Amino acid sequence: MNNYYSHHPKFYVGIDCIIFGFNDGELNLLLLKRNFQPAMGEWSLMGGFTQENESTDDAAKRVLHDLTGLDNVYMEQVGAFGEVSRDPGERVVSIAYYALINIDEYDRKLVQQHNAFWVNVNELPPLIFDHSIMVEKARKLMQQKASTKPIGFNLLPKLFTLSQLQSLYEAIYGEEIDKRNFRKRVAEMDYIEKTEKIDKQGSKRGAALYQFNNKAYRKDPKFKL
Amino acid sequence: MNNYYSHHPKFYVGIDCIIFGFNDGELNLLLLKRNFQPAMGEWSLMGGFTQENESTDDAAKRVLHDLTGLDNVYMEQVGAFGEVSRDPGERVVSIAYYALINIDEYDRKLVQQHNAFWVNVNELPPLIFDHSIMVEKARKLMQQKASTKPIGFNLLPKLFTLSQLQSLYEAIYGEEIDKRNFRKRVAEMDYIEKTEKIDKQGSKRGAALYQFNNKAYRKDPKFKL
DNA sequence: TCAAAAGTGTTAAGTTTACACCCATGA
DNA sequence: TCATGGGTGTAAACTTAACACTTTTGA
Repeated sequence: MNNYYSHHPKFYVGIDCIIFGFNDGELNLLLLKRNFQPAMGEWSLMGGFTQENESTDDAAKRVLHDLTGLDNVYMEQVGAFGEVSRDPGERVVSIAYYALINIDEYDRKLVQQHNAFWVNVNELPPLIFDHSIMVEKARKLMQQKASTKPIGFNLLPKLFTLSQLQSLYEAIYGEEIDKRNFRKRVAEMDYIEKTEKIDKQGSKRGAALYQFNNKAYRKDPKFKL
Repeated sequence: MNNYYSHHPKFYVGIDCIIFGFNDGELNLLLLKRNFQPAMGEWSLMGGFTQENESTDDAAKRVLHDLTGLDNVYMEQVGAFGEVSRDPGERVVSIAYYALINIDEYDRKLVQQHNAFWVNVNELPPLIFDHSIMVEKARKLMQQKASTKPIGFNLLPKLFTLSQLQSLYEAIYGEEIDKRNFRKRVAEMDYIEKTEKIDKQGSKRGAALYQFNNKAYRKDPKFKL
């Protein structure tokens, strides 16, 4: 074993997760009201530390799994946060990831144990350390990605109505979308497939349920949604 | 001092720099033909390690300065690279940054000492570890950024001709641009200012020299270039 | 019967693309 | 005088944005 690097210092490599969920027309984040030290009682992202035997991507998956019980979740790295005193207790270089989860599927017991709550992205409390900066960067990145890749479907159930899809994108972009223009665009995307099923919850009349067909998408040279 | 984290492992936090330069219509990277261990003799990015007293952003600036002698350079973080065996010798979590430098201004002696060379981005040799992946990600990110923010000017001298500007963007996007459409767009951007000066190097006739006015830009609600 | 969400096309405005010739100059 | 890069405008194609009414049905 060489030791070319041994005169350099080592650091904790933290992981912080910005967990997006969508419910009732609102984009939410899953945040901890910390019932542990440090910064007990304050709001923060779910976090953890990279271990010897795992990549940082795997660490992020583990941290997400520990809170939600979920695997195979869509995650993207937001970036590394390396200010010297970002964590006032110890030097920690943290890597932030965002995750898009289907709000129907997570493990509610685990979330309760961690004292975690869904909070509307437009009504976030102050967060510890640089977590608010991480959230801002994650939102921009996710918004950007959602405008060119079909990642939004990760936030919806397998079957969804066009109204749900529209209100999701309105929440992501933070602006209203014209219903007819929206539906016209969706109609051109043959990887968004109308099913025979009808949703009766959302309205008296009932709305057609659609599904995202990932195979059909991959062949498509265009993007958007 | 608390020790909430003390049961977690620590890691080297590496820094790797993707250094872009533009010369004679070509987009180039400044790469090391390594004259030191590990991986002596192979090609790599310029790198270093985060120290106790510096943020990762500062470490990146230092690493860039050590090679080029330059300060106040445009840099952006590309992301963290945390695969367990990405460096086969030791566990290193590395953070990649890209930099845009004016190819006229760097310190040639320092570059020579480091055995570094400008290599066309389209003719890159194999690089050590995951450096080729870093480069790919940096190129995409830079291209993306260049399409919405006026970062390209960092790669040009203060005064430049429209032909230079066009060939720069052709190199960044990897595709040809129509001359008349390009100039029409530039004419609409009042933060790209025509000067009285004339360049006589590039052509017999001479071409008007332009400059980027950053103050004019900041007021402008539009973007592009 | 009425409130509430579902569903449906057309036109105008704006943006993007394609395209060809004359100009000035140094060699 | 001619080869080289500098400089210039218009029309067609395409994309985006604006806009209002009818349908269904459960309460």
